[in-house]
Amino acid sequence: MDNIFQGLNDKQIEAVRAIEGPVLVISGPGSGKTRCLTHRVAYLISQGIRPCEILGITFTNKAANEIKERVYNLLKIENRNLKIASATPMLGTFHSICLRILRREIPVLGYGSNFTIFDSDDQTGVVKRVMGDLEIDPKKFNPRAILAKISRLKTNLIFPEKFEPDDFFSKVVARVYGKYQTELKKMNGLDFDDLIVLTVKIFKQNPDILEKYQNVWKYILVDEYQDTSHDQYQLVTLLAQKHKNLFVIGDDAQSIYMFRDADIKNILNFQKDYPDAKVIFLEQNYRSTKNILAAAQNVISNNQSQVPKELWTENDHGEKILIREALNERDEAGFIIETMEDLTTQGYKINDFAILYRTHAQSRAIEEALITRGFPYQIVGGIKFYERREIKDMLAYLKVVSNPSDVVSFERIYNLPPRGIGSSTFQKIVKTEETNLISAVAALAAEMKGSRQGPGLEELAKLLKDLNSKKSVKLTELIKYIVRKTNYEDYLLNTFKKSGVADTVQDRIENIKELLTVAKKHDSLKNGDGIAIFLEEIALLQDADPTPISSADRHSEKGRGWYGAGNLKNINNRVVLMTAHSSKGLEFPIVFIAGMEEGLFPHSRSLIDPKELEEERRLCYVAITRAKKKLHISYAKYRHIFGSTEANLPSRFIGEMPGNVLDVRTSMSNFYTDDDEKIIKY
DNA sequence: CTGTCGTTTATTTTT
DNA sequence: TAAACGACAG
Repeated sequence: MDNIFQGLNDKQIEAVRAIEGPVLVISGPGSGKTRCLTHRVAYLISQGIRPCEILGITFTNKAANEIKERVYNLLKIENRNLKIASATPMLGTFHSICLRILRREIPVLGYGSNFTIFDSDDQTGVVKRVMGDLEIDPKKFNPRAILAKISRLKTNLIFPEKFEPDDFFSKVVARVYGKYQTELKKMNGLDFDDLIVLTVKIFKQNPDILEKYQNVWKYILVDEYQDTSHDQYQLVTLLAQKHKNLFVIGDDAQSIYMFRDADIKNILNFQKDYPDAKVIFLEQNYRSTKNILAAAQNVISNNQSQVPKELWTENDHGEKILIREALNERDEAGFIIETMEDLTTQGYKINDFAILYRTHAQSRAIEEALITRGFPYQIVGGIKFYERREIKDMLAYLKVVSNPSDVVSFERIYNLPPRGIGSSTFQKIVKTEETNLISAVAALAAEMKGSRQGPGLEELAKLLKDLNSKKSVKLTELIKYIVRKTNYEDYLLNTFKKSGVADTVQDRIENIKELLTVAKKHDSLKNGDGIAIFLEEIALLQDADPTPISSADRHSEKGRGWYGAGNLKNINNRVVLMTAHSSKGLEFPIVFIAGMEEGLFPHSRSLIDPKELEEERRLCYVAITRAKKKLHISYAKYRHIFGSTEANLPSRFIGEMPGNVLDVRTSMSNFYTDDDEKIIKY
């Protein structure tokens, strides 16, 4: 028992012990938020609450896994006899928890329990097809914009029948939205939003079902509450309604996903929702030096709307923050690497460094410099493993096998590799499917019987039939079979041999091997269960990572490759590069923030709207507070952007840091080249 | 149906 | 800059 409170400060202990009733914890960066959460779960269990009565909700799988692991560690210390397997708390993401509920309850909405999850590419595919059917010109109305609006409506629980469009664009959206939703349902597919929204819908329409879950989860914890959207807020509210043992933790100052519909009001209004809520502030920072913390506070104090709080730390003042003006992005990269080399001789290790930037595009110049200098690095984020073409191709085949109604996946594979089937034939198949209410695969078979067809169609039908009959073989065998039967490697060779710019064919084959490694876990499952579970896992695990490759490895290959979204556990002896967004929740001894320019950070698109500007400032706050020991901020006077060179002023955020933590150096390093000289003369 | 060529358009993104 | 998409000729 004593162990549970060991190493916690008074406020943290208060938060851990407040078992009954609603609790709001505002936790500043580096104030031990995860610690607080995990100790609370352990404490609940030590007080005799059954683990299965506890529901912990996070936003990322990473966070969920970390909490899980740490809770188990604590519990082992607390109670060696606890049989964890027999009773574990439910810890997961919003999406994974809803998925579980839906697998059981979704039939009340008329969907089948074996629904598949559509990722954003799939969604765009559906929207485009719907727009085609409705004869809406995709040039006049950007499908992605329409999809974004649909997603926004869904998140706010505005269903197609309830949506009252007021302007011209909304009227178009309304038409697409309704049909989009019907199409999804016809394919027995749910998009990411549906996972949450439909769960809420079921709960609202079926009080008995809701009550069942209310009685299961009597103690609810929500992490990163400032990032919840309206539907997530509704879900939490409904579940907590009966027992009101709701513990939410977050930091309004770190809300950076407003653009994705996170609603900061959820955390700001918590006390209005629950007037008897206990409110606890975690203001002691254990992470950063006084200088770093002061800079962060000064920047964020320029925001109008925020919960007032006073962060403090017992840590040293540390060194002053270094601000560096570079000539251009190459010079900036040179400065970063020069500094890192310098710090390495002072005993810092390569994995002590993180380079943060506002946009992915900025990684390029830095990567090039890192490669030249032989610095191993890893980019976190970017294109995700499961969004890669070759992976999506394989998954599309599996999806068609698993759900023959999945027209979107069928669309991807019907002519892949090219087998002489064109879009008109595809359209015909879809028509047959729609009029006869049969699956795409069945429609294909019907199409065959019709008029004389090319050999391609027959080949495809045979392939799908083959695959279907192999449903119950080991998953890895099935994938290998697909690769073999489609001559996929030849296809890759034919398609990519000339473009040296994209991933090499070898890379892509490696990626498929990586996929096989992941699939292997499910080999033991029988009767095609492996496919469904595998696809589900992938749908909810968008950030999975192939084996990281160092820049040294990469150096030997030509062209730009792509280096996997990050599983930070795998990072050793690498500098990590990532966007400020991806850095949330992480910490590093040395942090570089590159591209601190007006128009880039804050981003030009945010300058018109004060709300968006405040979000940029919070993002800057997040970036600054990642640093433990040293922070380096740089900006470039000139930057190549979309092909042309632009001159930018230093970011206003730099001006918002007080003079006493700054140490500005403006001398140019010796990294600029002839090209740069030309720019100087300009 | 397929490949090529010009046009267009560029944030951030836990799932 | 470069990648993604649509138009069009073969």
